[in-house]
Amino acid sequence: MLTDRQQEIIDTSLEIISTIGIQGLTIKNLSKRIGISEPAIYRHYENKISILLAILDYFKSSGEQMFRKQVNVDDSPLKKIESIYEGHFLAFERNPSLVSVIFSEEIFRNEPILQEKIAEIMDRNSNVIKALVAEGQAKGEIKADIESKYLTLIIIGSLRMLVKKWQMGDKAFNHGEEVSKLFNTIKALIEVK
Amino acid sequence: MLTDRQQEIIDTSLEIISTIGIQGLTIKNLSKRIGISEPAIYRHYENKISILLAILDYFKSSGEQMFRKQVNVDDSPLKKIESIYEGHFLAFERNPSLVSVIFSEEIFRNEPILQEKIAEIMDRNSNVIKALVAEGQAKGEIKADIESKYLTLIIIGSLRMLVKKWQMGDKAFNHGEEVSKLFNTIKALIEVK
DNA sequence: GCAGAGTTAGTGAACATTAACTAACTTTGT
DNA sequence: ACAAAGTTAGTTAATGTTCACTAACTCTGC
Repeated sequence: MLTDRQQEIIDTSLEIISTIGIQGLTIKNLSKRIGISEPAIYRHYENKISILLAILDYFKSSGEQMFRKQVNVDDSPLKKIESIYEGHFLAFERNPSLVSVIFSEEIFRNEPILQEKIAEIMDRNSNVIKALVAEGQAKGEIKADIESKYLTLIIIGSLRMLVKKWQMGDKAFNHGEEVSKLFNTIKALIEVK
Repeated sequence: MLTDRQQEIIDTSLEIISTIGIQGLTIKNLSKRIGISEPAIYRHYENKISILLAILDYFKSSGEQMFRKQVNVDDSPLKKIESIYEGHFLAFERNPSLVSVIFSEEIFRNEPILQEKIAEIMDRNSNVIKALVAEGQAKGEIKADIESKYLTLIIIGSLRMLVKKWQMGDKAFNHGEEVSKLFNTIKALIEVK
């Protein structure tokens, strides 16, 4: 578990990331915003990588929680995918820093530990969707003449693209509407009518 | 036009980016690899941002060239989209640094000029695809009951996702096959049969 | 009285960039 | 034709800033 201060460090880090980007996440900025000195940070985390790792862990567990919540109800697979779509987007809306983290993979390139953790998170997300797609196909709800692998790619890729557009400051962007329209498009394409 | 040395700086930059990531693109690394001193770089580019801008320009014009080549032939819109798909992927294969550049947007966040250029490139790509989708719909080749905007999002998003997976070192990745399979999946979904 | 959480003051490394200068060309005025 | 003036492309040395991180000390609550 995290101490109060550790949690504060993570929260503040996410705040910084969402406002000025992951580049702005320096120990100096972090300590300034919290209101303590730079070395004080090191009383709570060994080094900066530990902080980034904790951020990714937070990211991972909040995603897991959402999956658990949505996947257990006994909706149809397609409905579950829709819930995950909306759930993810809601999470991004509540915590825009998550978006920055998602697209910051390049920055973690020189740190194998971080890169591995990101790959792990992406893999797990991908597998959950893939399993749902396969289930939907088995139940005759989703077109079965198409490899689940590529359908999964399309589903995740388009969500990422939408988030990217949002992040890039596309004005006239009604979040809820865009998400549901995109999902409806996908649904219309892959559903067995 | 670029002088020989300027071109060499861009080429070497791309080389660095593709091997150790955009983080490794420092004036020191650059000059070392070229075999001149650090200050000598500044005889050819005013500052680092100018270099990055030149890289994006290279990126932009090479994309434009590809579009021109593919869009002028009198194939069907769907076939044109396929060519663009394959053309892009081929370009990435030949020059892996382009992939790194694509996903390095977060790094340019603090530089509005660079960010703007990236938005510009993405916008143009998006508009080309969107026009082709609309044309395909008008000709009754692509399902018309779906907004071209979202189809475009799906097409671009899934290509990006495939590239991302490739970049992340997904082993057992047969490039040509993966691209054509993904495109065939998309085609099967959106085509009017 | 001591451990946990803070402080001040500092370190070394990396970074982009500048200063001052030089050698080797090219241009230009007479 | 040729010397003065200017340009190009490089050098070494240094600057100023930012960064993550550390040593050594102090405060405070149990």
